[in-house]
Amino acid sequence: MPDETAAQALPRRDNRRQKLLDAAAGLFRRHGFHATSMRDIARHTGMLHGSMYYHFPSKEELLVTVYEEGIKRIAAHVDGAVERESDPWRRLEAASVAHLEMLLDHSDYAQVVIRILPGDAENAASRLIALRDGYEDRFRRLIDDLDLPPGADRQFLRLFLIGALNWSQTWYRRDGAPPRVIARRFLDFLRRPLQGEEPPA
Amino acid sequence: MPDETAAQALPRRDNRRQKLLDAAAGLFRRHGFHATSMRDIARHTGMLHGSMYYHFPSKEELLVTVYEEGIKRIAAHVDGAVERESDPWRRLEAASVAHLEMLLDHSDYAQVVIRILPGDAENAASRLIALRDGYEDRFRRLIDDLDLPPGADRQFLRLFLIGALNWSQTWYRRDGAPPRVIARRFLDFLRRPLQGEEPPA
DNA sequence: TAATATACCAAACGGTCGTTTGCTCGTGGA
DNA sequence: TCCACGAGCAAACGACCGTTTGGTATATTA
Repeated sequence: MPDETAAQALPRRDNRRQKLLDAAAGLFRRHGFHATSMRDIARHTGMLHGSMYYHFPSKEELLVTVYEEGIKRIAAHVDGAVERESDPWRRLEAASVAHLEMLLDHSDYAQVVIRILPGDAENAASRLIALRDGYEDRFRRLIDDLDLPPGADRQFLRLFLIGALNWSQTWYRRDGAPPRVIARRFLDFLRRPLQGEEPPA
Repeated sequence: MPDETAAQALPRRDNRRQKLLDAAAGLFRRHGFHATSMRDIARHTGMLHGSMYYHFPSKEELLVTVYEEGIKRIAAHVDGAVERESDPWRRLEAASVAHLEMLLDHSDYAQVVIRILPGDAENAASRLIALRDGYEDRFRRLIDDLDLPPGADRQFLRLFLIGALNWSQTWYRRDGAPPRVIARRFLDFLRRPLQGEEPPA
């Protein structure tokens, strides 16, 4: 592990920490945490497995780092998309589209956040939960800004929408509807009444 | 393994096959497939781990049996609930409530169906997927019976609803809203418009 | 009651797991 | 130019993994 007490301790340019993280993210998302061994990750990195312990003290800490990076990347993409809109519903839609894009297409790191249950890493579970909660606060705020009928349950609306979005990872196919379309369809269900009269013009 | 070729081969009354399945269901749902070892399951059954191979030829086949039982139990509960209603929306609501009850409260077997990804058991994945698809056909039919505005996408409606319901396993707490309430709230979002005018009286 | 299959025990199999340790080499800063 | 340290190699650790095998007591059936 890099020594933080020494006067200077700059990382070298040729180190494979990033490659290692990329390999871990890819394998964790494809096979899950327990079905991925440190040896698998090392092989995909081009390292011997013992060497990874120079960069991370344990498999769980490696997961935490991947998870943090995943959260960072989703958040950045979502925040960027939201900023470009001003209407509350369009902001929520932009967030949903961006969320789905990361989750389904763009990033192994992001997919790890959804695929791996915090409980899989016993000693880091609370940290993973806190990371996810922190991220999801964005949706809470976006939904707070919505102009809803009195009595509408905003908490359940958030759980409903995020749940449907996240679960799409289990049925999404690259040759089907793209993330953008999925997210918009989902939001349309919320905006427009399905029961009763005519659809709005 | 029981010999199927012999003239008669009835199971004995004192065998622990059912106890074994119960233990497996409980551990699979709590820790996942790969984090649960055959030795864990044996210990919770009161058996030596080698003995389980009399009942099941492999860990994956054990999972398949638990999974099948889970599907059976959810389906039975849902079908029973749907039968008691005639209005299409109320039938869908009854199905959603029953689905959630099994998934969140009633049955380890049912929870395994949602918690375990088919890909976790490589050699049985296609069978697990087929089981899940067969079950979800119920929702497709229930949604087909709905009287919806023209152009409403029924496939996405199903994915939206089932996704939100299934994902609730990740945030559900026993001291929060019960499954019945959750399912009804979710359906209300679909029936009532959130954008625009007043809520219906 | 004798025969037979059931349901399990006891022990071992080869392999893989996450992790640790001692060592080495090349690089970048002084 | 020297040297400290970043970065990784090579090998081993004990523990645990899923599975197999040979044997056996017990319940059921004939």
